[in-house]
Amino acid sequence: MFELDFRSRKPIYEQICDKIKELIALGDLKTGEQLPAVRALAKEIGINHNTIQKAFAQLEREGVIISITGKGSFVSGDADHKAVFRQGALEEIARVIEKNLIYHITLEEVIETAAEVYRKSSEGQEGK
Amino acid sequence: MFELDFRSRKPIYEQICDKIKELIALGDLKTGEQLPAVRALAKEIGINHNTIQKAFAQLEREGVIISITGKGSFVSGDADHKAVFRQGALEEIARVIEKNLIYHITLEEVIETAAEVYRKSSEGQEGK
DNA sequence: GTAACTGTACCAACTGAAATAGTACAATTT
DNA sequence: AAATTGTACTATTTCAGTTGGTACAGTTAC
Repeated sequence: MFELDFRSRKPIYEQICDKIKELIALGDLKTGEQLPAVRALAKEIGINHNTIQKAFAQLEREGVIISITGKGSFVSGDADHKAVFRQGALEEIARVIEKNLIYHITLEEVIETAAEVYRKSSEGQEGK
Repeated sequence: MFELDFRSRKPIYEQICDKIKELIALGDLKTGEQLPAVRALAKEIGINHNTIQKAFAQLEREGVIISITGKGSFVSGDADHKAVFRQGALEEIARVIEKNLIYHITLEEVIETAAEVYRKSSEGQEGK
């Protein structure tokens, strides 16, 4: 269920947050669906349960999941997750472009770069 | 000369690397020009000289500057820094777009996002 | 030549965030 | 009742980043 990079600068608990959001965005985790138990997931990944707990607490703060003592953790249902994640993705892209404006890249170059990404992406998925 | 974020997740020495590259990209530091001395810059910013040293060592590894014991550190002259930095900027943008493809954003959305960034940017510089 | 400046190289110590380990408790399910 | 759930708390470890201090080699200026 998870592939983590233990050497990354990004903390494990944040990587877990990202992965969960990813699964939701992909539809692999649907609204209301139950997530793996804290301890079970920790054992599966091979990390401490406190780290999972930290990730889940974060996700709950963000409104992505809802955790109930004794029952479990579930994908929150009060928001269109996909739309929110898409918005967040676009905002991240905007931030990176903005940060790199100092290098005087043009809008045309950015568009060409983006188009190239999509070109390569569709190549890798032909016939899918 | 520098504005650093001491609360950032990004280490200070990396922020310094970025700033130096930025100054070169902006033309404020030209090829062959001498950089501030390690200790002087450390004192000015208010950090330890070892941190500056770490940043300069990194920049030399990247070929951005050349340091000579006894003389000082200078902007390297064997490359077109601006072109290199622009290329790096575009690559970073490409990476972020690629990473966010999982959220099924479209090329049109990315282009619109980029255009918006440039629109806001030019607004803030009218008459410049 | 020597004093003052350069970059460089150590090393010991501190700091803070992240992660671990272990235990405990409350709520729910079976 | 037993097992499972999320949650809480403390102590400990780990590691990168940073600091502080010292030392040395090469260059510049007097």
